Amino acid sequence: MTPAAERVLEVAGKLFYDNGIHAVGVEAIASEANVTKKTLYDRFGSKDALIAQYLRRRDERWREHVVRVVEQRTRMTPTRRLLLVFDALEQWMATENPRGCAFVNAQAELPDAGHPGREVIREQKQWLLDYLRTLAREAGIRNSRKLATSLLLLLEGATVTASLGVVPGAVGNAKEVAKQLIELN
Amino acid sequence: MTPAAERVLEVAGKLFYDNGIHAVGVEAIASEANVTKKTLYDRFGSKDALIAQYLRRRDERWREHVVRVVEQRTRMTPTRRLLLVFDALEQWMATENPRGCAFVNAQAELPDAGHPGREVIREQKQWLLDYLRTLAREAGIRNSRKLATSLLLLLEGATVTASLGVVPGAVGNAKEVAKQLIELN
DNA sequence: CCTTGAGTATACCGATCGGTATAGTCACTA
DNA sequence: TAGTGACTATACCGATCGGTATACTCAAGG
Repeated sequence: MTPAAERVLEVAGKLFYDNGIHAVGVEAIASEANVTKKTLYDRFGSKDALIAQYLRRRDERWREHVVRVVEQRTRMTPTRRLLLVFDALEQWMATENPRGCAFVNAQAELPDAGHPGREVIREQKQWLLDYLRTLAREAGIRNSRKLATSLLLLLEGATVTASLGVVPGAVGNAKEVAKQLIELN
Repeated sequence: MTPAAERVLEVAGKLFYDNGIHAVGVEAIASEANVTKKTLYDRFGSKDALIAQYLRRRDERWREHVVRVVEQRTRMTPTRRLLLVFDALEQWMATENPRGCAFVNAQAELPDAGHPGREVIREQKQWLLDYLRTLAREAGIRNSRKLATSLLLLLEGATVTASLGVVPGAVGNAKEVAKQLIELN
């Protein structure tokens, strides 16, 4: 990844997330990144490929964030570490995600199932589901598959409602519900 | 609402939802509705106003659908009627909502808080939250506010994950969790 | 030394964007 | 019968869209 490409990807990440994908032209991205359009196309090939890269990069940062928050507290009980995912989301929402899940937003703008970005979206959600299940298993949950799914529903629901401003303490609320679900097990 | 305007709104509803708002031009809408661009602008004034109307119309249909499903079974216990909202969503997803919540998708494309469509989005979510709370009260839930919020999280989470294809039986799963939450009360 | 890759600057392409202007048709109604 | 509102047809506007072409500079490396 060349320095110019790095700048392009960083700028694209900000503009795409803040304004929506279709609303941002490649001209604006190149200009903001102090790069010519030619360089942008030499590095990324097309806007669609750039979109996919944007999503991939964001997914990487999200995974690192979650894993960092959870893996940091190894002395906690596995059950509490499972709930840490909600704390990770709360931090993420405040700093990087005020406009909701970038992948859900991208899905709204990419109806074509063949778009290169769609695979990244699928992978992002699948990873989170798998991660939740792993944590659930470590916490001794009997039906880890079902609980992980339920937690995913809560996380996604909290993200949406929080970004819409309907439910102020959405993530905290979701965490409480999650705690109850785990105690039921 | 003139016949031409009606056609425009119907076509806009389909194209906006299926393809995303920014991806659809007024030219395409007018053409598909067998209407000239002039007529479209005479009736709606601007694309932004048309977007707001599209959302308003869809909100109306959604509310009618939910109320119809719930209000139909007056002989059910209030608790079971509360859970009927999940059945209403499941039907809605299968027939009208395969690409997820139109309002969440619109929010992704309308970052400007002053856009006329944004108010419609807020109203749609607020209505559902209020409706859930009313049903919860009728079901004798002690903290109806909190339960309604939790149910909203589950509904929104189920909508998102179902449309993304990550969790096949998302709405059914959400309903099960909802049932558990109600029983805890 | 000379090639290669990364970069700049600029101009261009056809297509489409949201929106407007002009002129005319038709049916209903005061 | 004269006017009004809904509509069609068509042409146009400046701006922007994603993407390409040409010509050039410059630093690094075999």
